[in-house]
Amino acid sequence: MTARTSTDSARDIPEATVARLPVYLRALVGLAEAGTATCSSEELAAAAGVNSAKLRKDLSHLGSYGTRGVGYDVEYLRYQIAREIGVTQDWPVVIVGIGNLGHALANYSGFRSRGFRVVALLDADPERHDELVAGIDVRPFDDLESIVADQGVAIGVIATPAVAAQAVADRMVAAGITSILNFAPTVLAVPEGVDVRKVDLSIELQILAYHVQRKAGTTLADDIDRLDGQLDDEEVTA
Amino acid sequence: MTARTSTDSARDIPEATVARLPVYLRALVGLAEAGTATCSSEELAAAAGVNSAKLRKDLSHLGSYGTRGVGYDVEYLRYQIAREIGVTQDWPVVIVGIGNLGHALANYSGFRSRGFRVVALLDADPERHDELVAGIDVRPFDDLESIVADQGVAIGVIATPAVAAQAVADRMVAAGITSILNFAPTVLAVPEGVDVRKVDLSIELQILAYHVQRKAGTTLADDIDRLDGQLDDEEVTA
DNA sequence: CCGAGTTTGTTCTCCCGTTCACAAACTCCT
DNA sequence: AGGAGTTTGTGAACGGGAGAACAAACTCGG
Repeated sequence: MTARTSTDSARDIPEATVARLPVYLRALVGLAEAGTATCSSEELAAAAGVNSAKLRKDLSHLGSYGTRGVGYDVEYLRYQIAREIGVTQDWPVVIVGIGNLGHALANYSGFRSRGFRVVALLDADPERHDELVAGIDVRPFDDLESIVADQGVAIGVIATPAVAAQAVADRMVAAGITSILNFAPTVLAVPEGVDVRKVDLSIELQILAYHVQRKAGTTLADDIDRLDGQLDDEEVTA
Repeated sequence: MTARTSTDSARDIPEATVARLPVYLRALVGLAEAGTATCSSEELAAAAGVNSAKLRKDLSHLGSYGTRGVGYDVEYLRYQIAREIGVTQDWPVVIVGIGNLGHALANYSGFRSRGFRVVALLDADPERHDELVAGIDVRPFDDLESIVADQGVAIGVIATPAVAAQAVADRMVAAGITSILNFAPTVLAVPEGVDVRKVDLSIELQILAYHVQRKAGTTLADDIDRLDGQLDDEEVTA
């Protein structure tokens, strides 16, 4: 085992690996609940839906937590990954925009069980204030700064309509939030050092649609579209 | 301009490009609504939040739709991208699992305006049947096969709890659905040729948490965790 | 018509991530 | 103790995508 100082734990883990660590963590929790004490890279990889070589290389970035000829101790590895991600204790999170999606997010039990605690629900609309959602009452958006400061919030979730998203992000950043999960269908501009992850439902569907179209081959509708396209083309370039 | 036959339009567009086309499409819609008739790759790239060289390379995979020295015609390019993705006409979509998230998805207006039409909401729980959500009544999950067959549905959305997701996916595939958008926190096993895209809220937050932890540097809590880790380590490997 | 300015499409190079393949290290059985 | 069987961790080859840089192609003013 390599001794780890407080500095070398900060060495760079590839972004692609970081994105998969939560998947491994969830697979390990599943194995632990099923009563499995030990697992091979092959088993864990199958549970996580990835290649076993990739899994081993990913884990090797964290350290040498397996035993050759044996495999990985499920509980031990689970803890090490949780520690590396930083979800051994809960992160406070604020959700802004309590529409349909905001409701769903507030009620999502997976947050609490996976390292996050929703400390506040905010909405600009006074109609929604003091409404109780998932046991938390909705407060004015203007309370953002005080909540962030009091609770040490670093992560914010934007579930507002697209037009409001940039303004919300600006206020979040000014209040001290450094990481944003954005559900609004907009590209957010944020200063250097602020992380934004975007979840866009329509885009996911559109990517699927492209592949459906590809798999289906050329359909009649496509042919008509293509003809239209060529006509347009001529009009424009002629 | 290269002439396009019906076969060469099926040539391979890199996956990374496919994932960005919907972003460009949305940016173009925004520009069109703002009354812009023409835009340069630099302007469009800024609106989409990407590098202009990357944008030009992406668009070059579709064909030569710009004019050197001028830029791109907004409406024309918008149509070409929509056609390439396949969202010039609406795709029928079924949503399974009408809990909090299912409600939010059913009510999401962005689907309709971006090439998708929710044709059915399904839930296994009889308590929910005939409830009206977003103007569509919730039907039994067992109606899946007939709906898929009647409406020619190729895309399914899974918004059920994790335990039900695999069974739902299996039924979807058997019914003829070839593309699945999965919101349940599970790895789905599907046959070759079926596309699955996964949206996992906890995982997105955990990725953010990792970066917050990195940015914050080593905290006291981390040190305690690390000590714990080393103790565990000794226990296990001793 | 011609030259200066602008913008696209493409080539080239570099880097990150994936996968293969194997040595190192461990267990178990004889 | 020793050899056969397993499984991890990693070096090396490979493929794809990102970005820089430039030639080709267009506009516009004189």
